[in-house]
Parts: sequence; C-alpha cells; structure tokens
Amino acid sequence: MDDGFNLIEEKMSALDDRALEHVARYFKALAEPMRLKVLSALRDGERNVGELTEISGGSQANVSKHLSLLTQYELVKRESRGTSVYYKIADPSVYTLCELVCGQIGNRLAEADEIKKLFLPDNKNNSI
Amino acid sequence: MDDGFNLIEEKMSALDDRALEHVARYFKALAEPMRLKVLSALRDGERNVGELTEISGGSQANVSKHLSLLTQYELVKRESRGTSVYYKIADPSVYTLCELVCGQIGNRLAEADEIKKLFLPDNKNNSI
DNA sequence: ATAATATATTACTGCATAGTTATATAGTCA
DNA sequence: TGACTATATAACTATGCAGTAATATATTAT
Repeated sequence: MDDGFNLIEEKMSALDDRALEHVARYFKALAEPMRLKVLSALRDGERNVGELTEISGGSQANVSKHLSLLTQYELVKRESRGTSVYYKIADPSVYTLCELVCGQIGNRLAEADEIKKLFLPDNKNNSI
Repeated sequence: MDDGFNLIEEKMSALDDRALEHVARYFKALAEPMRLKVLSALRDGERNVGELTEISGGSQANVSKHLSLLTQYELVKRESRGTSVYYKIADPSVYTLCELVCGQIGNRLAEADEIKKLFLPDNKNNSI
C-alpha cells in the first residue's frame, strides 16, 4: 500500500502539471480547422492578412483573431510592412506534426491522404 | 483577378474541410492535460481505470470520460478483463507527437524538458 | 439472490472560445 | 489635414466541453 503510493507519487512528481498544460496548449493551437487552414496556407511562405482571409474563406476579423492566437503561441511570426502585416511559420516542424497526424488518421480514413500533401514539401505543380 | 481566384479555388479544393476537421479533432484529443497524463501513464503498458484514476489524481468519472473520448478517437484500445477494464495505447506514434511538441516548447521553456522524458522510451530507473 | 467492487453514464454547472458585427487603430497617399 | 486601406479589437452570442455528484451497469464472490 505504502509502496504503491510512493510509486504513484513519483509518477506525479514527474508529471509537472504546469508543463503538461503548456503541451496541451500547444496542441490546442492546432486543434482548429481554420488555424490549420491558415498554417497550411503559410507552408509556401509568408502571407498577409488579406491573402490569408481570402484563402481561408473566413472573415477578416476571425482570421485576425486566429493569427493573434497563433502569434501568442509562437507558431507564426508577425511582421508589419507598410500597411500590411505579413505572417510566416515560426517553426516548420509544425508540419511534421500535421503529417504524423494525417498518417495516423490515414490508416482509417482515405480522405486524410489529400490534406497530407498540404503539409508536405512543395508539390512542384503549383500552377495546377 | 480571375487567375487569382482560380489559384485560391485550387487551394480550397485541396483543403477538404471535412478532412481538416478530422486532423483538428485528433489534435483536440491531445489538447487536454488530463488526457496527456493518462497517455503518459500508458507509456509503459496497459493500465486499468482504477490505476489510471489513482495515477492521474482525477476522479473516476472524469478519467472514465476521458478514456471514452480517447477510445472514440482510437488513441487507446479498450479491453475488458474480469471486473476491470484495461486500456493501452493504440498507436505509439502519439508519443512522437508529444516529443515533438515538448521539443518545440523546450526551446523557450526549461520545464518542458522534464515531461519530455515521460514520452520517451523506458527510463530504466523505474524503481527510483 | 445479495453484497461488493469496477466502470460507465447522466444531468448539471461553469468556463473557454469560435464566429459575427461594429468600431478602433495605424499606415499611406492626396 | 483628411480620405482610404489594412489590420486589430471589443462586445456579444452560441456552442462545446471539463469537472462533479449521483446513479446505472456489469462482473465476481458469498
């Protein structure tokens, strides 16, 4: 009984709750279709808010809010240039995450294969 | 203008919304500290609900609900044995995801390093 | 059958947040 | 300066969901 509790306590000490919350928060940033859409649009390079709004099909206000959140979580970087604001990926390894998830889902879902391409390196046939 | 719209439309066609929602849903499953705790507890092998409840420090009902969700999303597998129900990881690549995120956060947060170990292969010093 | 234990589920509360509309801020150009 | 454009923010609504308390279901043992 006592030993059992000690073992548990060790586990708990390792599981620093504050750190776990950070990890969860990061996943949460990726847990929104619209944000994934924005991130996918940034795969080929920077885009300003207007472009992202058009590409995503969302409202300007909504896209701006999502970009604000992504900036807070340091998934994207913000650069104001002239009257526009350009965003770009802060760390490309975010696409590795997306690919992994697509791969996992792809095991049970055929449709996931299509979006997997979105997070993979350049298609080469950007014109088509 | 027309060409611009076509380019956008191509992007949109590629971004199958339904598929994006699946990816988002998967990330959402990982976007909860308690669920991460449970997944981390399952790293060394299967556990029943009672053990997971004790390890996580949550209530039985809450842990059960999280396990139900993780089962739905096929992150864990459920096996009823006797009066207990045992859960185990459905696909170990979930830990790759966690490690990646810990790595990204670790770049800005020292505390993330500790939990990174939780998602890495056996510590060997399980007794300590 | 009854009791005891393990797990799941229901009904509920409170909080976080996605999306909208309207407005504010900031940069550019006349 | 004032008009114009791009982006951000505020106030609001609606929805989802984490957590709790109580109850239901199911398995085992007596």
